Parts: sequence; C-alpha cells; structure tokens
Amino acid sequence: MLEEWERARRERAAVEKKLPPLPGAVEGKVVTRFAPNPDFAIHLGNARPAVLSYEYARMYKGKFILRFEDTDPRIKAPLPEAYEAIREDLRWLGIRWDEEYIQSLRMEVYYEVARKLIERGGAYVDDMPGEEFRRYRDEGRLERYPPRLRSVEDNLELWDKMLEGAFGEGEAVLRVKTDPSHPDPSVRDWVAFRIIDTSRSPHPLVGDRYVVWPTYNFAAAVDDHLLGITHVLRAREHMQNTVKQIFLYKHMGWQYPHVIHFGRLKLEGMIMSKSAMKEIAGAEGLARIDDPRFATIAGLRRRGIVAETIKKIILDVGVKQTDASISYANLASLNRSIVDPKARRYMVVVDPIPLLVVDLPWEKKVFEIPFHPGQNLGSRRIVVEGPQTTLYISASDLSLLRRGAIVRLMEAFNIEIVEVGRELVKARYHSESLEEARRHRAQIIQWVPAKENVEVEVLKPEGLVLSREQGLGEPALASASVGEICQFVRYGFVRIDQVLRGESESRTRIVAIYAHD
RNA sequence: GCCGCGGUAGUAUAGCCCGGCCAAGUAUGCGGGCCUCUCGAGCCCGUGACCCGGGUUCAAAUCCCGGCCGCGGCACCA
Repeated sequence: MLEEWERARRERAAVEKKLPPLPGAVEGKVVTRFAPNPDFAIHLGNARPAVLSYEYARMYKGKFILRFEDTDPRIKAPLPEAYEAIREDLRWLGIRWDEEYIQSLRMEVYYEVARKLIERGGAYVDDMPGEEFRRYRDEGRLERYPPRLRSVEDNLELWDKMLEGAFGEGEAVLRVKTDPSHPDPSVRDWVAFRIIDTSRSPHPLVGDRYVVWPTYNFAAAVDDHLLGITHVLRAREHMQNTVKQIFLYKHMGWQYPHVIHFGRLKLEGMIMSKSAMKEIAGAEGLARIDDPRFATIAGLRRRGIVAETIKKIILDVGVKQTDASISYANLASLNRSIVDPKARRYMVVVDPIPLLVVDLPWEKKVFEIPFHPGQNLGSRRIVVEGPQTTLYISASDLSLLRRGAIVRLMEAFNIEIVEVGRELVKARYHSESLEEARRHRAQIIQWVPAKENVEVEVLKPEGLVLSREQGLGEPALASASVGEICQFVRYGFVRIDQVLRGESESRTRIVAIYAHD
C-alpha cells in the first residue's frame, strides 16, 4: 500500500512539464537569443523570452546569446546601470549565455549592411518631411513617391551625407522598400535608420559618436541573421515586426529564422508596468526597482520568490499565444513547495503580549528545538528561567485563551491560563509532555522569551500597499543572514531583508519581507 | 477605423495539426476528512471548463462558416 503511494507520487513528479518541440530544430544547431533594451530592469514578462530561449537552446544543446538592443538614445534612452542589472538578474535566474553583444557597439556593422541594401535597390533615403511620405503612403501612391524612385547612386550619395552629419534630426531617414500597397500601412517602406542628435541626447556607451541610428527592426533583423539565430521567441506584439523584417531578408537573400510568438504574462495583484512603478517611486520617494510589490525579477527575489519558481512558472505557461494571468496564489504555492524543505522555522510573535508563567519546576531549563520538523536543518536552544518567567505571545492568539484553558507553548511545555488581560496574561505551569497537551486538546502557540529576543519588522506587500507589522522574534533570529528564506511559524514564509545588529547582541533588529503563507 | 492573432474549470495548462480511446487529464484555488508540537508540509474525498450558433460526419473540444468576446499592431520605440 505504502509502495503504491510512493510510486504514484514519483510518477506525478515525473510528469514535469516539458516544452513542446521547436519547429525545424536540429540538435546542436539551435541558436536563440534574449534581446532586452537596457532602459530598465527586467520583470517577469521579460523573463519569459529569456527563460524560454535559454531552455530551448539547452534542450537542443545549442547556443544562447544575450544582446542588448540600445539603439535609441533619445526616446528609450539606455540606463548605464541597467546593462549590469540585467546580467545579474539573468545569472540569478540560472541563465548563462555563450555570447554577448551590445548593438550600440556594432554600428559600423549596420552601416555596412545598409550600404549593401541600398546597392541592391532595397532601400532609399527619404529626405522629405514625414507628412509628405504619409500622404503618399495613405493615398496608395507610394510607388510614385519621388525619393523612392531615386537611383542607387543618388541613394548612396545621400546615405553618405547622412552619415557625415549633413542632416539634422528628422530631416532624413533610410527606408526599406516593401510592398507599397501592403494591407498594413505601417509595413509600407518602414524606417531602417533615422537621425538622432546625440550632442543633445548622448548615448551612455558611445556618447555622440553616431548620429545615424538603426531602428529596432533593422538592427534586430540584421543581428538575428549575422549571429546565426535559428529560432526567435518573442511576444505577440512583435508579429507585425516579423512581417516587416521579412522584406529586409528578401532583399538580402537571407533566410528568416523560425519565430514563435507568445502572449503576455501578467502577475495578478502585482505591479508590472514601468509607468506604475515610476508613479509609486515618485509618490513615496523611496520605492526602488526591487520593491517587493513590483513584479521585477529583483522585486520577486527580494520577496523570497526563488529563481526555480520563476523558471517553472514560465515553463508551465509555455508558449501559447494567449495572454496568461498568473495568480499569486499559484506562484506562491509553487514557491512554497520549493522553499519549504529548506526553510528554517523561527518563532515570532506579532504585536507581542507579555505572558507571566509561575510555578515552573526548574531554576533554568534549556529547550533544544530543531529548525525544521522534518528535515535535518540543525537546532537552536532557548533558555527559560524559573520558577517564574515572562514570555511573549502574539496578540492574535489572545482569542484562544480563556481562564482555565490549557495551552502548549510550542516545543516546550504546557500552561494553564489563570487570567487574560490586554496588558498581561497570567498562567501557571501545567505539564511538559506533548501527550499531555494532546489529552487536553491544547492549542499550540509560538512564544518568545522576554529576556532575550530580537525586534522584528515584517513588510507585507499587498497590491499597491506595503504594510508593516511589528513583533519580537526568538534569539536565534539574531544570527539569521540577509537573504535567508525562512518560515515564521504559524505566520508564513518570509525573506530576511535586513539584519541590524545593535550595540548589544540582545538588541538585534531584523526586517523581513512576507512572501506567502 | 484598418490590419493581425486568439478563446478548455476562479487561475494556469494538457488534448486541437493527424476527428472516435475525452460524459475532457494535471496543478493551484475552494469545500470536507485524516495526519502533524505551525494557520506550513503530507494524505484521502469532493467541487468545477471545451465562448455562442450553424454546417460536414456514423462520430467534433478537435474540421468548415458566421457571430460574440479578448488581445496585439497601426512610431524617425523596443
């Protein structure tokens, strides 16, 4: 019987979600990439293409490339610190990349391709005002748009002038020739290069060295080919871009990689949009990118969500084209199952109420309590003085206490309640064994010695609100380390965010962030 | 408005390409029970879905058409 359960359990574990096969994938030949814009930290939504691309590359023993797409120093100006922040988040997620590229450092490459494209008659310089182009385009007269009819020679000459800085911002662009009557107007002769006055908006990496900048569609398309990307995994919002880029590939005689589009990934009850984060940061003045209310990778990490959880949830959601809205309960449950066997248990009382216990049959007793009920995670000792002592219990447990009730102080002894007040609870020693507690159907509650304890503050993210709870923790908490994910017994899983050691050992103060039940 | 893509339980996902084995599987949530020195974990039972309408077929979640709903794109952003 037991064996059967065991087997069923193992089978269930083996049903681990697998990624569907990639179309046209050949083992050892798959090359994928993650191409973030380093203008912000990455969040769960961005982590999706990163994790999927990386996992597919691994699955086929291929190559995974990290590429920073920082070709807009004006509207989406890169943040110098974002490059490293993104690398850190990826490393934390367990993602390793075989090659790394930064587009702003590859400008000559794009210029070269642009020249070839012009030579092939696939692009032209448009030095007319934007409204003029739009008029021709929207009236279906794009075939007769004068700049489009220019000779290759003239285009090359104008292109050189662009590069030399003869045009100011908005005065000229290089356009890729597409189907002039494509049903989607935005596809018609899309812009490959535009001019950005980098003396006014310098690029954090290359300053004002360049004024002619490739657009996303040009740079990404060129790099995907040059770097030998075989499979592109990207969100659905890029569908039209795929259509646009294929025109470039046709001009160049390149083969377009396989593309997989997936829907959006939202995390219910968490802040995910850049603007909302900035709003909060602005309003409170102190919110950081790793604010535990944010669905940034840094925010989730700080909250005690483990990398494995994020990877699993992304693999579980897979590559469907529909949007997915993950509930936090689901994420929490997954995280709990990973973290539970490794998390030390600590006793913390929130909103402490003093408990005076008399008639203790000892002068001093040391309780040795394991850090985990099942796993071997070591133990700690808690000293209780006698014949009378003061402890703290949680105010939330007050409702369990009535005169005459038997209550067990977890992992220690049983008491009989004598008097319950809001300021003080009085009790007397009853017995020590757990069996005795069971016999009286005693409630088991956590407790903290009054003589030695640490101050605890818990930050609880709840949607837009970050509430705080104050409490006291058992002495062992003083040696907890920052980053440790543990469980406050009968309270929930938390991550230790700060450990502030005071003058005396006994006045340690810790700040924890609530993760989930 | 114009282009495009989707719609399986509260949430997520499997099945859809190659119709029948699907009166639809799994996880989570929810309800109940057991177990446990935690309101955690574990175990058992239950709950609950194929957007709607036509068509094709002996047979449709799976194929076709229409509708409805949702999402994305329509930048000299990525």
